[in-house]
Amino acid sequence: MQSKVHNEDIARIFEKMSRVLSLKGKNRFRILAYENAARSIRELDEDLAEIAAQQKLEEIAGIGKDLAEKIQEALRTGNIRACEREGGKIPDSLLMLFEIRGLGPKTISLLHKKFHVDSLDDLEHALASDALGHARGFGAKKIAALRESLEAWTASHQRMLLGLALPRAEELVARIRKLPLIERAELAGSLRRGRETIGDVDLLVVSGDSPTALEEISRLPEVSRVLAVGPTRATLLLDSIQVDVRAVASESFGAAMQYFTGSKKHNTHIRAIARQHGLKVNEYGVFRGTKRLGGAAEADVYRLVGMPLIPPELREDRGEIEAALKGKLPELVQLSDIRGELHAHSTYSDGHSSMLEMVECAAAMGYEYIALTDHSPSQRIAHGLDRVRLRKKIKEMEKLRKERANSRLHLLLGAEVDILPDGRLDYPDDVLAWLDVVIAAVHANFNQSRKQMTDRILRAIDCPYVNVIAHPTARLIGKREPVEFDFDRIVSAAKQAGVALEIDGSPWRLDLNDTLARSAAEAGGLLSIAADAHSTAQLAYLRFGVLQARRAWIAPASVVNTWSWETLHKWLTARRPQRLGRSMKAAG
DNA sequence: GCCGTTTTCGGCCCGACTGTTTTCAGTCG
Repeated sequence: MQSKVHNEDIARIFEKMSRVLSLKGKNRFRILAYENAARSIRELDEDLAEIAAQQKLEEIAGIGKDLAEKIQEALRTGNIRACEREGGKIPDSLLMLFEIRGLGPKTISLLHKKFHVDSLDDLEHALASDALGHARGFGAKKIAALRESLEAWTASHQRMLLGLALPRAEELVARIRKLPLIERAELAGSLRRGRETIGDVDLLVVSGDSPTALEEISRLPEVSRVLAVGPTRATLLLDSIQVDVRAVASESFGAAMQYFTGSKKHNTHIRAIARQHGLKVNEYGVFRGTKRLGGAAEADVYRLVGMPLIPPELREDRGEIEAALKGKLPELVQLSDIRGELHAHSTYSDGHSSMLEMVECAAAMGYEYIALTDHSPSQRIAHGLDRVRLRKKIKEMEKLRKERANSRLHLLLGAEVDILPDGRLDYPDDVLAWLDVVIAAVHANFNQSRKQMTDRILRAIDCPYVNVIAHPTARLIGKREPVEFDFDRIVSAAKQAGVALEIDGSPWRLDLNDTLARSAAEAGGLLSIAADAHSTAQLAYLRFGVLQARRAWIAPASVVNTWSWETLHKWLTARRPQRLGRSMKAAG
C-alpha cells in the first residue's frame, strides 16, 4: 500500500497546476478551475480517499469528470502525470514568486525570461542591482514596492499569533474611532472569530467621507507602511501585520461585518440557506430580487435566513448553523463569567512580578481567588521551588493573607508540578499536602510513545492532590507539535477523578485547542481557563483562553474558575486525603 | 476545466487599485 495521500497534497498539485498554466498564458478559466478545485479541497472535512470510495468526488463543488479522475490517480499513485508533464520544467522555486505581493504570472514570466529570475533569492539580487531599471513595466515605484513586498513576506509569511495581533489591532481600532470622520470601526475576519493564528486583520469603517477617512487612517502613527489606498479600501501594515480597511455604507454595515467575519465555509452555507428562501446575501445586504430587506445590523442577515445571531467564534461551519436553526445554540462562557485565576507565576519561580503585585492586580481585576502556582524543582531554568524555598513562599503568603484579611480575594498556595516521565509528580505527597491547588504538567520528555505518554498523564490524574492538568498537549504554536496520547482515555479518567483539563490562554500555547476542548466538554469533562501569567500584565492572557473556549462551544458551568469561591473550594478539597492542607485552613 | 430553472454550449471573476501608460496592463481580494 502506497503511503497515504492527504487532501492537502492534492490541493497543492492543483494549485501548482493553476500557477503553471497562468505562467504559460493558458485559458484563464481553466486556470481558475484548478484554483477553485484546490480551495474546494482545502475546505473539505472528509478525506478525499473516503469520498472517492463512495464515488462522490464529482459532488464536490468545482470537481468535474476530469479532475475527479486526476484525484483518483493521485490517490492511487501519489501524483498526476498530466500535471507533472505540464509543470515538468518549471522549478518550484520559480512558483514561490507567486507568494510575493505585486508579482503575478506576467511579471514572473518576464522576470524569468529576461532576467533569469528563478527564485526568491534571484529576485532579491535582481532588485538590489539596477538591472531591472530600464525594462518596460519596471519603474522606480514598482521596484521599491517589490522590495517592500519581499521584505514583508520574509517577515510575516507565517501566520501571526492571535494573542499578539489582537491587542495591536484593538489599539489601532481605538485610535481610528477617535478620528472625527469615523462613525464606526470594527474588527472582522479571523481575529473576530478568535482563531489561534491569523493571516491578516480585516477592519470595517463607516464614514460620511470615506476617501478622506481612509487617507487619515493611512497617516496614523501606528501604521508602519501603506500598501494601497483608494476611496473604499486601504491596505496597511501594522508592524508586519497586514491590515485591510474597508469603508462601507452604514446601511450595509451588518451585512459587511457578516461577510468579512467569515469563515468562508460558514458564509457559503448561510448563502445556500438564503437561496432556499429565495434570498441573496452578499456584503451589501440581504435581497429578494432587487428589493433590499436588511443589512444594517449583522442580526438582520441571520434573522432573514431564519436563525438567531451566531456568535463569531462559532462561525466555522462545524454544526453551528444546524444548531441555530433548531434554536439550540450553546450558551458560551464569557470573560465576565470568570471569577479567578488558577495558573499564575511569581518571582518565586520564573515570573516577573512579585506575589504582592500579582495579588493586587488580581484584586483590581475583581477576582474572587488567585492561585500562585510556581514551578516544582525539576524546572531548574524556571527556578522551581525546593522544600526550603516553598516554605519561605508559604510564610510570605500567610503574611499577605493577614495583611489583606478584609479583601474578598482568596489567596491560594499552588504549584505547577512537573509530571515526571514515569507519571510520578515532582513533589512527594507530604509536600503536595501543603498546597491548596496542584496543577500538573508535562514540561520535558515530549517524545515518548503514545502509550507511555497516556500512562504518564493517567498516573498524574490518579494522584489525589492533582486538581488540573495544565496545557495538556504541551504544544507551542508553530514551534512544538502537541505530544501524543489517547485523548479520550485522558478525558474520561479526568472526568471520573474530577480533574479539570486546562485551556491555557498564553498566546504561544492555547492548549487545549478548540477542537480538543470541545470534545472534552462534550464528554462531560471539567475545564479550567487560565492565563499562565508570568507577570501582572499577562493575567490578561486569560481572555485568549476564553475566546478559545467559546470556539469550543463551552458553557460557563463546565469551567471551574467561573464557580463561586465556595463551590471551587469544595471541588479543590473533594479528592484530598482527609488531612487538609494547613494553608487552606488559613484561607478558611 | 466546471457547470446547468441560461442544461451539452457558451458562459464563468469583476471592481478596485497601482504604476506606467498617454488610454491601459497587471495584480489583488
